[in-house]
Amino acid sequence: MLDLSGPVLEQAPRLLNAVLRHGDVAVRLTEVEAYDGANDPGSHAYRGMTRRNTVMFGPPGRLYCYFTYGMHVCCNVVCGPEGIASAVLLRAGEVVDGIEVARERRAGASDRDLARGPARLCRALGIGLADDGVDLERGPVTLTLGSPPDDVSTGPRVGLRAAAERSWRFWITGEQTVSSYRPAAPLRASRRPDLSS
DNA sequence: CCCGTGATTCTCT
DNA sequence: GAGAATCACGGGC
Repeated sequence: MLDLSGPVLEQAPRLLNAVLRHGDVAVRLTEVEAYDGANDPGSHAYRGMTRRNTVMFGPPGRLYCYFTYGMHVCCNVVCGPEGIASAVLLRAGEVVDGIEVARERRAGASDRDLARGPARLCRALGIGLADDGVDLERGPVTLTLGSPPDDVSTGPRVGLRAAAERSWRFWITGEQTVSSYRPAAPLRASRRPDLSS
């Protein structure tokens, strides 16, 4: 029984070493990031429910998938009590089964890079927008929790402007498959004139 | 370093 | 409704 109904900051590290499977390909998760719905300016759910983020407001244990930058799909596991809209972004992992299929999907990538990065992870697993809302106990995408890692590191989330000070990124210390840290791009000059000075 | 790429959302009519 | 900014990224140089 997959119970992820506790506070998201407690659930996120529990997902390390968990195995996400879709068909023949399975990935052991090595890096995740927490997003805390109502209290978190970095969360897709911060401004309330929209068509995109509806799944976040539903029960825990479902997959929330979204499309970004015109070409990438990323996925999260919904955590916390229903209605709180918290989720954990799956940032990276190690392919532990179906590596031949994963290599085809990620042609040109080294084995280490197959699922190193949130969009790469979805690509390697063949996860798309059609999988938004999937119940991870029923499939077709499934999640199986693993044994807690020996050592967990934490740090700032990657690529966010909002709430960059929160250390809500968790990874298994020393893992080669953890994605490289990249701070958010600086805000471009506003189109509106600044009248304050 | 730079930039493709297009859905989503915000803001103003 | 239209126009604009944004974006939880990745690949190429």
